[in-house]
Amino acid sequence: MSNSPATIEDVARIAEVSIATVSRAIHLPEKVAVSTRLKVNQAIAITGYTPNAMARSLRLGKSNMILVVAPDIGDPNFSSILVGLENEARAHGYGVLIGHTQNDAQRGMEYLKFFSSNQAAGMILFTGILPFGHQSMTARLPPTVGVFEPVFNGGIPYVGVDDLEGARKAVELLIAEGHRKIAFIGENRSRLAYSRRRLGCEAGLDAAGIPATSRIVIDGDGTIESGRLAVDQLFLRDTLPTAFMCVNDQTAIGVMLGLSARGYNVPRDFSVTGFDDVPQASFIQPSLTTIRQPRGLIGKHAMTLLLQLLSDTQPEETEILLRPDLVVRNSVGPPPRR
Amino acid sequence: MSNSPATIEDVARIAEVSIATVSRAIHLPEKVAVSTRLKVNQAIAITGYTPNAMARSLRLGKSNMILVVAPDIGDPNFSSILVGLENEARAHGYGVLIGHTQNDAQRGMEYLKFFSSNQAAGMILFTGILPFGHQSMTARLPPTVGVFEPVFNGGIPYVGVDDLEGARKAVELLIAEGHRKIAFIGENRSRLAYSRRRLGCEAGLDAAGIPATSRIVIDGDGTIESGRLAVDQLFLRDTLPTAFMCVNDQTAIGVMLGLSARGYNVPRDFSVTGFDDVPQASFIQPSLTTIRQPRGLIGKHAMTLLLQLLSDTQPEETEILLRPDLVVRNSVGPPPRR
DNA sequence: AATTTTTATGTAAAGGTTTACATTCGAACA
DNA sequence: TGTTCGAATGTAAACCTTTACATAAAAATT
Repeated sequence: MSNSPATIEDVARIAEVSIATVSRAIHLPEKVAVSTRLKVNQAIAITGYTPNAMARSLRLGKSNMILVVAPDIGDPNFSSILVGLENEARAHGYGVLIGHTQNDAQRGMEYLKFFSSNQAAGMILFTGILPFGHQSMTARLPPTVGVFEPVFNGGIPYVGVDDLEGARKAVELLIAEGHRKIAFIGENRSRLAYSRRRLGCEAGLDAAGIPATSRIVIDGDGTIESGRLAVDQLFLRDTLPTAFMCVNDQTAIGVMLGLSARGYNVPRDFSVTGFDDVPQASFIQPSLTTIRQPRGLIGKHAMTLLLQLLSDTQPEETEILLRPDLVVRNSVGPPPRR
Repeated sequence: MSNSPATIEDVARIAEVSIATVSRAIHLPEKVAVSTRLKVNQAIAITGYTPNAMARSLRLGKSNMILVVAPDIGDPNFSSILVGLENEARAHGYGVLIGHTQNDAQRGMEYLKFFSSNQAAGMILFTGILPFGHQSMTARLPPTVGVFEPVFNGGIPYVGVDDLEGARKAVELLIAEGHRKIAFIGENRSRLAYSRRRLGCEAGLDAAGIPATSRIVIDGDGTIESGRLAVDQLFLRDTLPTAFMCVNDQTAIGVMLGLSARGYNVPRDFSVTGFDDVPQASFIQPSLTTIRQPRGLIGKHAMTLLLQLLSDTQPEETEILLRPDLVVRNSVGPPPRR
């Protein structure tokens, strides 16, 4: 055994064939005689040969790696979507790499180079915005699928949950419990998913005939902190809601912490709903009533879509919306009698 | 602008020099005449040329990518360590890729191929065990540094927190509050970090002269569920502890949920400490007294160590232990008078 | 038996770099 | 003026694959 990794040439020498035959024995086994195939396989076993992926993609002009670009690896939604992506990619002979951008356009640009070097064949975007600053590069965008959050620049296929329907389910629960004064926490115009949730909320309120005058909307950015802040902001007003419909679970957790800090009890004094069903949602006290994202499925579908794109099959759908489910826990009750 | 990415040849043609000169203008600018350098730079700007990383590492026999291997991307400790790793790598011209193994040896093996193909130069292991099943490959292990948890196979440099000292600080706080009957939750022989924390706990109890007879140890695997289970297990015994020293924050959260489910109040009825200071620790009610991991620093030091390994500098240290800090919050109080 | 078809294998080029070595040219030296 | 030296640049090989094309051998056809 030499110290540097075995090449196809080492295999060829031991198997006493040409390197072309070795390559064929690997990639088109039916084109090579059974006896030769055997010799080659033995030689491969002896040398411990694994093809050099770089030389391969240099020659082929493409790789079998998919880059998953995430601004924040710590997002509690990320890991289980990733698992869905990975399983599907694997089943089709692709590997998955993760690029972490920390919302830094510079860093995003670096990952873009992956595609001109064929280090990656396609990209999954776990973020509502393109990770590279200038649009100028957009023309040369590699095959891309957005996931979890619709991508702002139009035209990029997207797989996620039906935000409208999910939000509607949440607000309908609150209405059914008797709430009439419902605050929507986490409005954000630069996040398409959040806008849609807002719309779903409005639709539910409209359908119940709840007048626009009794609606409250507070801005936010989806962080725990923004939920806390929203509570502070609301307590400066003259009228308080009886329920908080939050744009995501993080915000809802912030709201509950804010209420708890003020000495209120959820769900006795106020009801709270979230969106996403992150792992924390079931652990926090009280456990959070929320809308479940089918994260594994989202990953699976997104990868399927991307692989279609890669094989030049024009996919029929450009946006796949999965069904969100309401998860009833303990953060919602009837409004207090005042 | 052509549709396929510009190569060094395109640049050479426009600058009216040879490709060798272009390459030198990029990598050894002082070896090329100022006027030529200028022409080359212009040509690069015109074509938008970026070197093909695959061809480059094929030729050089090495890449400037570091692979970070993690069994579980969702680990709340992971993302901030990663940021430390990334920043340091970046400052030295290296990029970072993340490989997700899901504790699957097969998958780990796949990432191992990265090194024989020079797709990555070195590896950071965010796990106490080598990600590949058989030891047979160990001989050819790429430059590797373990992080957060010591690697089981000896000889792999490691950067983490001083578990012994951290555990000792936690147990000393409990003792200072008056606790004498302290249970250690999460003993686990296959996790080196956990074993060390256990030892630190023992050391603290020994130093305080607390007899071995009043010590309780419960096994666990560091999950929330294992914390819950430990509580159930303890309540079957005849004597209960007054304090739970948990091997990590997840376990501590599980313990608090278990106690809360039984109607007990923390810290009035029982005290609880964690280890790691994950983000959740400050949000849970009551907020968790724990030991802080300097995660950013750990990442930074680990990458420094790896880069030393890569430049053939034999690093002096093979294990860097950082100082853990006690973070006092609300989950610890004096034991109840019975 | 001579010809054609099929099957199995080999030869060599290409993909985009880097770099040892060769070449050219002007400056400095005798 | 002829020689030597150094600087700047160019030529071509190497890194490891895959694959079009060529060749050789075997099988099928006449």
